[in-house]
Amino acid sequence: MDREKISIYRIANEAGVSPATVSRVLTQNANVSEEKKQKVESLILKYNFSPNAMARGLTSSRSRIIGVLIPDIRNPFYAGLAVECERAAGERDYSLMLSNYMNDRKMEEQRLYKMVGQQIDALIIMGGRVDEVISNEAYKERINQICDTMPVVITGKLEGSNCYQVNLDEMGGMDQVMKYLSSMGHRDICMIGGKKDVDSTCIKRTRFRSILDRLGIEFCSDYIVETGDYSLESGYWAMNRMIESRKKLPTAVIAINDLTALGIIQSLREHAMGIPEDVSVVSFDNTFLAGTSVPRLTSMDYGYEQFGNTLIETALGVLEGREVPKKQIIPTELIIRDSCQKIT
Amino acid sequence: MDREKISIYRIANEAGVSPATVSRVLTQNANVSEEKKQKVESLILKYNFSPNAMARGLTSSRSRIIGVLIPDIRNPFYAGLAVECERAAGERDYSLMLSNYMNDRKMEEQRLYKMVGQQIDALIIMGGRVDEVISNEAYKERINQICDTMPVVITGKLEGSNCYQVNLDEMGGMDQVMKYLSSMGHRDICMIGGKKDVDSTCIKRTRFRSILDRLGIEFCSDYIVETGDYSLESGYWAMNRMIESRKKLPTAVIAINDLTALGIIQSLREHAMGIPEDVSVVSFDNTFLAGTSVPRLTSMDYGYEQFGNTLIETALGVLEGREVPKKQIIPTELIIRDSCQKIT
DNA sequence: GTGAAAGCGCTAACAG
DNA sequence: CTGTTAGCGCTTTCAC
Repeated sequence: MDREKISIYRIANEAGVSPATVSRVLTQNANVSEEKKQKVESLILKYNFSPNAMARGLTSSRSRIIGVLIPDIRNPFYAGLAVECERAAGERDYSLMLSNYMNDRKMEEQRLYKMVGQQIDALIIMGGRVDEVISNEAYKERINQICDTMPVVITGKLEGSNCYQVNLDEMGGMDQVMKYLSSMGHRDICMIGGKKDVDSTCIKRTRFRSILDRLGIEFCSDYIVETGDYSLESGYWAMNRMIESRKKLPTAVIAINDLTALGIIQSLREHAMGIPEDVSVVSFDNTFLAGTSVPRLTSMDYGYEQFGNTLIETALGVLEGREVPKKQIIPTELIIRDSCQKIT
Repeated sequence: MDREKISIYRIANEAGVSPATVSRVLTQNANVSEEKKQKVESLILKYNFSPNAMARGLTSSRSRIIGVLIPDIRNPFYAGLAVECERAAGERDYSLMLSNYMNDRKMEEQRLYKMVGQQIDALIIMGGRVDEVISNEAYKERINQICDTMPVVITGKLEGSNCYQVNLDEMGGMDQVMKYLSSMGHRDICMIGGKKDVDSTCIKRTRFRSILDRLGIEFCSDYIVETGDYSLESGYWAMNRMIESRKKLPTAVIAINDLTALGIIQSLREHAMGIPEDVSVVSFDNTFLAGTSVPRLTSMDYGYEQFGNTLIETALGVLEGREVPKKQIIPTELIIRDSCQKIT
């Protein structure tokens, strides 16, 4: 555990050159005679030497690492998105440092500062506090301080902050869902899942109501079911409650995400209801789950590749001083599978 | 992007104390008078100062970060395990730095060195090259060099390396599966999925064959289907091929993991076969998918909490100089759900 | 081209 | 208790 650490000094010594020269061949941004270069490189290979990133970072060069703060990596939505970011970053020779905060506020901030201290070059924050309907002022202040130091890209809003936003087109998505559903004759539509102070959810719900309005369907508060989270279980229990309490079930259910949809389907099935014969189900996210469930889920796709690219491009764009729009929108597309049916 | 950086010097200056004193209140491992402490802390709060981890790491103190190398975070097995590690680490005030290498050899090593350079305190490597049947000598050498620097814990083997191993009880798991299946009268059992040079897969297969032997069932090479990976698609295509080519289908299928099992089920269903009426399916990993598929999957659980704990405990144990076993085994438990049936 | 030397921000002796 | 003083390993002027 404590063999003599090798440093550029050791290498320099053995190669009979100065540490500066070793540094030069390492960074490749200065000319070194071919002869010395060879010698140094062979030593580097021999010891499998990799320069201490801490020391490097200290001299305030770049770490070529982008930090990504993720609410819950077990959610296929985030896992998939993280992988797309990884790919996009890799193409530009950047690595990602993933940090999971388990949807916990305290942990979120703790991880955030840990990463910031780690000398990441840019920060991407997914979900969480940057996606709250009412932005916390003190939190915003703290984030803005970080914005002074490095590019911060968020998938939510955070009113009045200096972050760059890359948002999903929630409204457009809801429009497509409702258009699809109503084209099939559904008028008794309900929305299940989510937390009311999450901005993306709030937008969906508001849009949902206004479309209902436009369609001349009277809004009934039972149409929107707040579950407080985005899990499979929450969908399951919400649907159970609905079946057990309501006289008339909706003909279509919009799930806040695939996970919740799976729970809804499970509940429906246990109550001997057919999907889509008795109830149609649509959801958001189009994770791999949507294609593998029974029936396969009609779900809203987000163009993850573009999403990942945009997130990374934005971060690096700001970093490199390019002009980058403060807010960008990722389009959505409804992927139609087998979970919806025309009203007969 | 470049407001004057605050450092302990700035804080020290404004507080009228020395940088060392600021450092002392930061690290909390020396006594400071209440008065100065107050002053410093208020400044820290005011500037929302967080010490530069690079500089800290340079002084060779600990970063309290454990690096985790993951093959594919989209696989719920790894996502779940990562979260358990995160929890275990959090309890000891450590953070995780997750790095995904997309099952790519080159990326795996690149990420590895990136993390090592990042001054992580310990390294956990999941799957990948440390889980190859035939360990690559050069790779082993390089890993051993890292072992000299920090604790390295792996979930595979890597013959002759100085890594600490935490392995799943593959053999015990296979025993349970086969005992269960044969107790239900199955004798025509097939194993689908995986890659032959992955050690954990190899162990399962070998055990499978030897149990077949013991049960007096003649081994036929069709009983083991190599797909080369662990994806849903691979299970789907393998089952398709089997159905379309074989006269007699096995009565039971063992899938290498839940994902592959889902693919198998999908194929079976498309061919109008009932599960478990026509074919029983068992799998390994018991991810959340097992509980939500239709039918719900009987799957091998690994005690993820214990797995995560052991991984972290081992890393920190070595780090703190405690005596730690070189190799530990995580027990398995078959979770029985609805995907298997007695032979009638 | 190349070496010497000055930091980067922090911690850890070492004196007081 | 607290300030002073060395570094940690690397990059980067600045001379030569």
